[in-house]
Amino acid sequence: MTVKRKGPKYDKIIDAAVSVIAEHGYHQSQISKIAREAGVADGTIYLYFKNKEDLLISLFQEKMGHFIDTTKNEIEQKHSVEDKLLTLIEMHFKQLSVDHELAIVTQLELRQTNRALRAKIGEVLMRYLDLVDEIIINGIDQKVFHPDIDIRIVRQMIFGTIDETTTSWVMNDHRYDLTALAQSVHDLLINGFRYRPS
Amino acid sequence: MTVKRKGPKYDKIIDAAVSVIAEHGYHQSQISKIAREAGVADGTIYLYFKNKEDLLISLFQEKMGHFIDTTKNEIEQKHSVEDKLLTLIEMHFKQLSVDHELAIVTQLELRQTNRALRAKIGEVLMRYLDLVDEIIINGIDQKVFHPDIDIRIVRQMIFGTIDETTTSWVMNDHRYDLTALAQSVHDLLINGFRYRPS
Amino acid sequence: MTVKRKGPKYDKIIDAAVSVIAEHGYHQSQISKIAREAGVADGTIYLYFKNKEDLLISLFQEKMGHFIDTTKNEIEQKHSVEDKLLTLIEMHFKQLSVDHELAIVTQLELRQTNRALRAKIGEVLMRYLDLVDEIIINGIDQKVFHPDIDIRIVRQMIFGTIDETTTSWVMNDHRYDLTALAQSVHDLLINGFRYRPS
Amino acid sequence: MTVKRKGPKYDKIIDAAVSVIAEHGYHQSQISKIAREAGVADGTIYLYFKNKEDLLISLFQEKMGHFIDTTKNEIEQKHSVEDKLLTLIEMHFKQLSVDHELAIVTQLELRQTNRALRAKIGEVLMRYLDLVDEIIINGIDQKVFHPDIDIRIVRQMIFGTIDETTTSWVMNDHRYDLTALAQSVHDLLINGFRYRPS
DNA sequence: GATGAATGAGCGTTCATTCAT
DNA sequence: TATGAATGAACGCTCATTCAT
Repeated sequence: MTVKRKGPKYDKIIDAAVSVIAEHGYHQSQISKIAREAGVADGTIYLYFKNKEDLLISLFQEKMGHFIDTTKNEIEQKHSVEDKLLTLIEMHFKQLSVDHELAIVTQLELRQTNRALRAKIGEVLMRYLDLVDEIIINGIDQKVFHPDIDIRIVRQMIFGTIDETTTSWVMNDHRYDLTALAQSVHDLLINGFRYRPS
Repeated sequence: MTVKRKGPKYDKIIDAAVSVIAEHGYHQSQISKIAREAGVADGTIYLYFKNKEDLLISLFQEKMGHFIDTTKNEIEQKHSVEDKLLTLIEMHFKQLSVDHELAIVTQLELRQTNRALRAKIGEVLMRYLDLVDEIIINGIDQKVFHPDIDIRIVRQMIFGTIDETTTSWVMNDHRYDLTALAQSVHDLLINGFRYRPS
Repeated sequence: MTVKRKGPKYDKIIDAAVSVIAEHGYHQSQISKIAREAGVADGTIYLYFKNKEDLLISLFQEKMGHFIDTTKNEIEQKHSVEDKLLTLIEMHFKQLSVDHELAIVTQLELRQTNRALRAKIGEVLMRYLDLVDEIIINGIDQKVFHPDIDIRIVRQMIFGTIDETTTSWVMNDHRYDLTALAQSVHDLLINGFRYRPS
Repeated sequence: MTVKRKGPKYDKIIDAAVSVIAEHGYHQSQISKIAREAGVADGTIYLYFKNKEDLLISLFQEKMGHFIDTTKNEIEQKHSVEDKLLTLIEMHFKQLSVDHELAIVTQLELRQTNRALRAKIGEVLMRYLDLVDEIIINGIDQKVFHPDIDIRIVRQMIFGTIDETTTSWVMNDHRYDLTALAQSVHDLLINGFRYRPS
């Protein structure tokens, strides 16, 4: 029996899952708890998702899919590579800043999953990393970035820095303004932290 | 009832845990499997560790403790800040390159744990981050690093980049030589990826 | 709320149940699967049957009722007791031979049901056993069967033999011609298997 | 992880399963109920059996294995084929008469199982049917049974009759003495019910 | 009449931990 | 010290049945 992948309850269940996982942690987020939060019966979840893993994957796909689409859109509005990179960072920080629950779920909780689930999550992330790669290649072409840089390493540097910055912010209970750091992160990535007295 | 924190079996159990987790994954690493690998009875593990979480924390403390001590030692041998940073990166890559099992466990498997465990892991990491901070401050003092940089961000940039680079390498089944990347990573961190034609 | 016990959908649902049970087995024959096969909605089944058990009982009553009526009719055409018994066996074998699905359902699948259901099935079978009893009494009266035989045991012998023969045939995937065995079964029942050289 | 297939608890659990199934029926015999009856924890059952199906198969193998061995032994004591057949019937009736619970379980409850389980049960029964075949062949050789009989049909006649007789006795709540019927069943099988006035 | 989305009770199995030996 | 048999709480998932439309 196949499952319905849309309808108001589909979204309601995914949002409930985000809330429950953010509040109780991944391992304390039983189907019954999510169902209760969504205001549906346990069995109803199985009308929309094949199983619990499918729900979590769908959650990530829906939320990150939207996240990536929005980011991509904004980046395309910018013309200079520097603006594009700044926008990538800003959008990342902004979108997680306005949704603390989602930030907790993506930065902390969804990482404690088994290999199979993480593989699926990796597939979704691929699209994000492609976005990063595009900017890097663009930067090289426009002679803004050094022609000899290793794209893979630069990608890991950009993503690793953004991700670590975000995770630290989440682990510090979102105590400071994450978006305010975007410009600094951007400048450090592009210029490094070497002192170059003029 | 307190537990013994040393003796030959203490180490044997920790090493068995690393092996089992690397091979079977965190969620398939039951106490009984670890005990069998270590050549002891299930109950014996509880003579040396308070519970499973304590075993995992101890594992991380022992392995990372040694990892950090060695790194610290090497860094102290270096005089220039640039050499210190390069050494930090090199040691990180080198130590995980020679122990694939440990790399899998620290980069992938031990991250799928609950909040409490990750908090403890964070405490151990603190010592590592202090090491990073020391280098940064040193760099600023010696006017090698820009005086206005935000130490916290730079720390997250360094750690985030190294960590992401290592994780990617592990997820690609250690297919390439990680240590060969140290110099590039180091240069990119310090100089950024901007093109500066002379 | 009472249910309708007739209409085209009533028969359609029963036939669908036979098909589904024969193909997927009793425990894999969910109401939704039967409804799909019958081309009706799940809820529609409950307009014609009180519940799943009622559907199964009705199935047995309809199919076996017809089975018994036909058998009874044929037997009445015969005059000698020996012919009547032979006809009973032949009709049993013939009717299940032409409907493999029904054979599977009555010989194998419908037996894996709970006590309550089997009690109901037993009631239907009663009419069949009465038919057998009639032949036996007839045989005794006509001095064809021994006057001292225990009717109950002979009935169980006749039914047990026919039933076991049929079940074996079904379990062997209807690989041989069941009807061809009727005469032998008949002779063995009446004469036993003792060797009586003349 | 493999399971222990013996020890006092192994037998205790099997006996508890027989009791619970006899009393509550197959579908109402949850593992927790069987464990409670056996005086062990639910998890203990899984130290001795792979899963619930394995427990039921083991139950059948243990009980029927013993049943068949005993029957075989007794038959070998007899010399004439007629005595052997009578002994087969007597032993069947006697062994189920002294253990009403086992009779209920084998005649009624264990038949409501899925195909996989019944296949395993069939394998055990094979040994019993081999015993029957042996007697039949012996009877033909010794010219006690008619040389032209179809062994397969006779086997089904013998087993079908014994089985149906026993099942009827169980369904009538063991209200009469089953063993008293052995001689009649035996005579009817061998001689049939035809009247042969001398 | 007919639909089919929604319900929610029920259960086999795992595994960290204990404790008698 | 060391053992390993025994424990029992916890949970994802199924499916017969209902009822608003």
